[in-house]
Amino acid sequence: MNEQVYKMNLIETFNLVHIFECGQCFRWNIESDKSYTGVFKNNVLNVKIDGNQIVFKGICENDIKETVTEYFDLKRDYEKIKRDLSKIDEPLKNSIKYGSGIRLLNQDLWETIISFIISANNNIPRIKGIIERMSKQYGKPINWQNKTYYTFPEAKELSKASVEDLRKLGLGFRDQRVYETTKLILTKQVDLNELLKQKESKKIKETLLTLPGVGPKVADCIMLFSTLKCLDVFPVDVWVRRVMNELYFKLPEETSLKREQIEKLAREKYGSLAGLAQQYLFYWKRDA
DNA sequence: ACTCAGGTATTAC
DNA sequence: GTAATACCTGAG
Repeated sequence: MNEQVYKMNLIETFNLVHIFECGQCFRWNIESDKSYTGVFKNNVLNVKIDGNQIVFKGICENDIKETVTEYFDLKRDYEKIKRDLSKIDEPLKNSIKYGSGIRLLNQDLWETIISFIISANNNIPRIKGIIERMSKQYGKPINWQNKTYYTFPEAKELSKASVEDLRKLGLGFRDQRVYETTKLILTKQVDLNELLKQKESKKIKETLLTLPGVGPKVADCIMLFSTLKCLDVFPVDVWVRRVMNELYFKLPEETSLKREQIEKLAREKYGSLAGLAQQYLFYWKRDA
């Protein structure tokens, strides 16, 4: 496959650091020139800000313009979203200013499921390492600019790994969960294509929760960061718990509120855009 | 040696 | 139902 290039004018809501370091993805890495290179589907792409242009370059299975338009969620009006959310309150407004270039990627559903099962009680460097080793072992190679990259393995490819194989890759106690979930998806006991047709986020979540290793937080991340794009979910992790605690409950540090209380407040306050609000707050607080 | 990291599953009141 | 507890791993 040949290299393709696509350039577009830089827009306000597009910042590489904000997009790739906000915790939604694990396979994008910064280069010495501040550009980022990553693998998604059967594509290897480098994204670089060059003056007032965004330059997408790499090996792309289909038309690069269409591919990045979909993947980087370029058709959604983030300026309007930011305007609407900024009206809600001052802290949210500040967090939006801080993460002004965030966009939610449309990532492959299967890859997102496995990645976030691995993320449980884990840290980012280790999560990234595990996913790289998995891809190298079970994915397909793509060569570009004298380097070999590896696609994230499809369910069929990953199903070749035994629980023991997964443990060797460093999955730890998540090995069994990934193994079982892979089987359920491969045999279509959980049909991802059907799930993508489903409209109600409540039903989608119900189905995701049947997968081993998928609890409420991981389910929300999958719904927000994959092509499911349920913008109304509000993943509650340790950082968001902290931020909400401080901003709205004014309780002493590290007081544990129930997930339900936080979700309820988020629904009431942020409504159908709760997921975006979560990202701005998360990115703001975690960096602070 | 010991704590911690984008939680979940299991077991105990 | 709601509250503790165990759980791989490796970096600090």
